[in-house]
Amino acid sequence: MTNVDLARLLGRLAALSELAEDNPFRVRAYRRAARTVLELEEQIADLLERGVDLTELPGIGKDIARKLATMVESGRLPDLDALAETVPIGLIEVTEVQGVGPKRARTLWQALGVRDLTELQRAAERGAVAELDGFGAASQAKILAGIEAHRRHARRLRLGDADAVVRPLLERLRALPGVQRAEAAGSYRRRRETVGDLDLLVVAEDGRAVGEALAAMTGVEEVLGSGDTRTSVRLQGGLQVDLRVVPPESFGAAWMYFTGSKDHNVALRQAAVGRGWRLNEYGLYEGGGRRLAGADEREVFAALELDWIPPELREHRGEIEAAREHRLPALVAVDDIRGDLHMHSTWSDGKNSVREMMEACERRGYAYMALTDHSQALRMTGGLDAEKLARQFEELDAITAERPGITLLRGLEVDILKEGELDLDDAWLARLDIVLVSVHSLFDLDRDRQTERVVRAVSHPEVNVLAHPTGRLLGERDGYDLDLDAVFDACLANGVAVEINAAPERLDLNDVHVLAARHRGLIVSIGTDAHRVRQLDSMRFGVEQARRAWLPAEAVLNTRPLDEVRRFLAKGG
DNA sequence: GCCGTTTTCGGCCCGACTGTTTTCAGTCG
Repeated sequence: MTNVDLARLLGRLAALSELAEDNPFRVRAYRRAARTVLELEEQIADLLERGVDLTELPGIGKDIARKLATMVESGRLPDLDALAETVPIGLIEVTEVQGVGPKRARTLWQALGVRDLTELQRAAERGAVAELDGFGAASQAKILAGIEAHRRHARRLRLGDADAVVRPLLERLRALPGVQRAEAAGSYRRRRETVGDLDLLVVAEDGRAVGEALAAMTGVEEVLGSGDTRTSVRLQGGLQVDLRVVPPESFGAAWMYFTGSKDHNVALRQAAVGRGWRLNEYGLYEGGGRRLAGADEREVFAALELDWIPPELREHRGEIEAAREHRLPALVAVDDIRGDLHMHSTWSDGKNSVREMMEACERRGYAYMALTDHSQALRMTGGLDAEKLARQFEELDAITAERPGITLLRGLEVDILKEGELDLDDAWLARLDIVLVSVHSLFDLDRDRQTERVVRAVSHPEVNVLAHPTGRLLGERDGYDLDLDAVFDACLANGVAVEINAAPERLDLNDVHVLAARHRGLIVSIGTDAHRVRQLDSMRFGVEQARRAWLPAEAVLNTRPLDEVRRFLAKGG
């Protein structure tokens, strides 16, 4: 069982326990443990094999450690199976409907016999829900709409897609009369790879007016609720937007509060409580009620004797301790990037010529770039064989002479073939300045064979970067089954960098994997995999994920000057 | 169920909105 599987089972145990009206603090403990497991760099199964004591992990005590061991051994969680005998497992999805929590789900089950989403829908459609105590016609209608929404919009939005929504929305809010400031918060501000809903924060006197203005904007499909300080709407396409309006003196505290993460906030509050203070979205207050800070984030952090924490780090992964001890890393920034090491041109499946790509990179202020078209195995992309590569080299000779402002590294994204062989002969590999390798076929090999295949590929002496190492496509396809630890070890042993593929549909490696790679001492290369000029701008998505993994600039290959990059590519360190 | 230079027992974050209620529980973030 992978950590994802283990976390899912613990989450279900939490949900069912809650429905069974178990001790709420136990429920919370299960949820916390699930989160710990999900965010762990190493697999629980591996830790157990090495004899590591799981109770060392935050939120995991003797009981949950035992449950984890059982799950790894047997693939089952007996407590969950036992609970499922008494509470229908389908009630979990009932609680996922907007406006239905554990209490109401339990009522629906006990009074109407509702056991899953479909039965809830039937009960609501025949009017039975409205008859229940504590429910009414409005609740019933809301539940029906909620079921519909749940079915349509269960998926989270990719960060790149969210950007396209957020920017114009913020501009329109800023243009409203009385709006002094409008910012995005939530997971969007923390730059998580996907966004479940959108939190916007506005400074204005008249909150109701701003909320009404939002509700009236084009693109708003439904108003979910509105009040003096809060308005929630659902946009066409399904994204839920929660708008909060605060006075200026509370802006910093509110921005922190609504940026989260939830666990980060809880830890911050506890830091305040430890001093006998109180922290909420309006400010930081002394026991007597005197306000200590609130208008500005830095002021609130400072009052708690903490350095300001970049939003990407606010995931309760040790950032508060680091901020207290002044050892937060100086995170890599887009401006640190000196070149893009993964892109395509019309020589394979790119849409722009080499010349256009070079001009575009020069405009972005890069000192160097790597042209990495596909190799021949990818027929549909027009991948290059040795003969075509020879012709490309001739063109590159001419073009590079024209553009002395930027250095073009001659590269190829070489396909990893069935048994880990490379899709280009050694003589030609040696002539390339940079060799990326990646998997584009046989995604379904079993874990051992897939791992062996990739390990063999990165062990070839001419290989420099493992591109999109897991092959996942966000919201579409899981990565191939791979023992990443073994792959990382092989990369480290062979002087190979691992890529953060910055294409917003990939973001591969993800933040957690990068953290693991970095702790091993691996070098990370952030590449856009651009197939057209515009996609070169995806670099920032890759940088953001690197920041979420605590990376400083020096951990990223393409922040280095060209001579150092060349030395790395020559495997000289 | 977890956790502890405040504690090994007794805590565990907190405010807004909704719909139903006629004073508040449930839900959400």
